[in-house]
Amino acid sequence: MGDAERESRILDAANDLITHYGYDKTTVDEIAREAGVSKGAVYLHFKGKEALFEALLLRESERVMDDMFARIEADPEGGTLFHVYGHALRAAITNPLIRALSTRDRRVLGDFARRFANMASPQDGMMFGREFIAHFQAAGLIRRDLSPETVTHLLVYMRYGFLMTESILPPEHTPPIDEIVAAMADMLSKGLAPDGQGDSETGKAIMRGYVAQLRAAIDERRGKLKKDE
Amino acid sequence: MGDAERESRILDAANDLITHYGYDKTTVDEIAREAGVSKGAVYLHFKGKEALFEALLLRESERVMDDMFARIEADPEGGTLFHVYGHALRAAITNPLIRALSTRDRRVLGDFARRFANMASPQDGMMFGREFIAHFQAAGLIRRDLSPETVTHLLVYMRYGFLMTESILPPEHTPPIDEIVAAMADMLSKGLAPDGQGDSETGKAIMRGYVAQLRAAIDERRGKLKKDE
DNA sequence: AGTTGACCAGAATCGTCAAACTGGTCAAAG
DNA sequence: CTTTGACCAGTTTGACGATTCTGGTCAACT
Repeated sequence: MGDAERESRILDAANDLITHYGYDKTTVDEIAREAGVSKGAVYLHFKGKEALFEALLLRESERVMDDMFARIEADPEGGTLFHVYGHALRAAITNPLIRALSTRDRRVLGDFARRFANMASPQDGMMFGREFIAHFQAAGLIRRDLSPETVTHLLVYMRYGFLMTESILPPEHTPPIDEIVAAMADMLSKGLAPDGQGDSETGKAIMRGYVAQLRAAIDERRGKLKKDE
Repeated sequence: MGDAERESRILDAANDLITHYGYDKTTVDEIAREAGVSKGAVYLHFKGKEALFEALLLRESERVMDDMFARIEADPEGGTLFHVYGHALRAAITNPLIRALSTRDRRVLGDFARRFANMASPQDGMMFGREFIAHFQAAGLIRRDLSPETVTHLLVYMRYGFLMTESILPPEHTPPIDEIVAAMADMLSKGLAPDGQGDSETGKAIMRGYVAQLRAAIDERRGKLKKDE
């Protein structure tokens, strides 16, 4: 078993246990056992429990980002902000840990919840923040008569509500995810896009730049994690 | 001091204390003192602490509803669903207790949080629920190609995010409430309204009916409260 | 008759302390 | 050189009784 594969197994185990029992109630011992290695081995790969968790968040963030990006590239109209938005939501809701992170679910994050009050995760902070929206506006993919801050707020509201669906609306009346996302994207494109919708390829180009930027941010954090070891 | 006025003072005191310290940490003794009456007097008006709180919720719900209704009637275009929606949000965010109720804020609701898992409040349950939306669709105020459930979800998402603003977005970048609500209403009207927007007066008529229905529901609950005494 | 506040039983809180557990280390085994 | 798991120090948990607090009542007072 290679080094990278073992690290990956440890992260898999941590992911399963933490999304199920929460950060606080998951012990390093359990993670090691679930991963089929000894506890010492865990400390060979990570500085400590916190660093392990952070590494896990980075990995899952990257996965969600890759997932989103793949969906965008595969979709002819994927570069429109509202398709971008839809693909981002689909990717995010699929990943339990990222969902917990985005909704600041204390049952999963435990003590870490406080840490995220200050430090926004790459996912959250950069994805639909002011700069991001301004960029899309400049490229003619969003109406320019709205301030970027306002657009950001609207998009974050919907994203938050969407990821909270299970908690706030009775599941028996919830339509399929695809139907909701489709309606959302459609509504947004009619409500926030300029006449003519803007050019999808331009949007894709922007997204490639952003994904690269996000990836760089993630790698930088990874580097810091390693250096602290 | 009349009987009704004293009851009102007790509710005022309870409102102040509970929105500030939360249900659990507010004692009947403090409520009585704040209201300038004895503890016994509180029990003359209400069966117990729970009944007092429920009465408070009913009063505040009714106030928010009245507020919303007044805004709608005063607005020439107030009958459009999206103006209705905007007025409902403005009214709701103004009232701390209703905001806490709508966001299921445990710090304020305390033990009561659980009770609302099953029993939806009139405000929440009826306001933008399936039936309500279906009604507006039938009246030609919302596109008919979307299922009422889907529309409900979209609206609830935005409402939830909007009422959570303070908790999820840094206040320094938050535009004025009016700007956000205006953008939201505009976006919704472009995205979810049929061509031609529909007739505002029709919407107002529907709203009058709904408000009457809500008021009846509130009065019924009030009656049950009194009966249990 | 209408109000009050002292009073009560049960619940929550505090303080304590021993047992169990947890993150982290490292000598020893492989 | 890599990996392990017994081990350690510090923390958390839980049981316990003492003490305070809280919702609710009711005899006494106005």
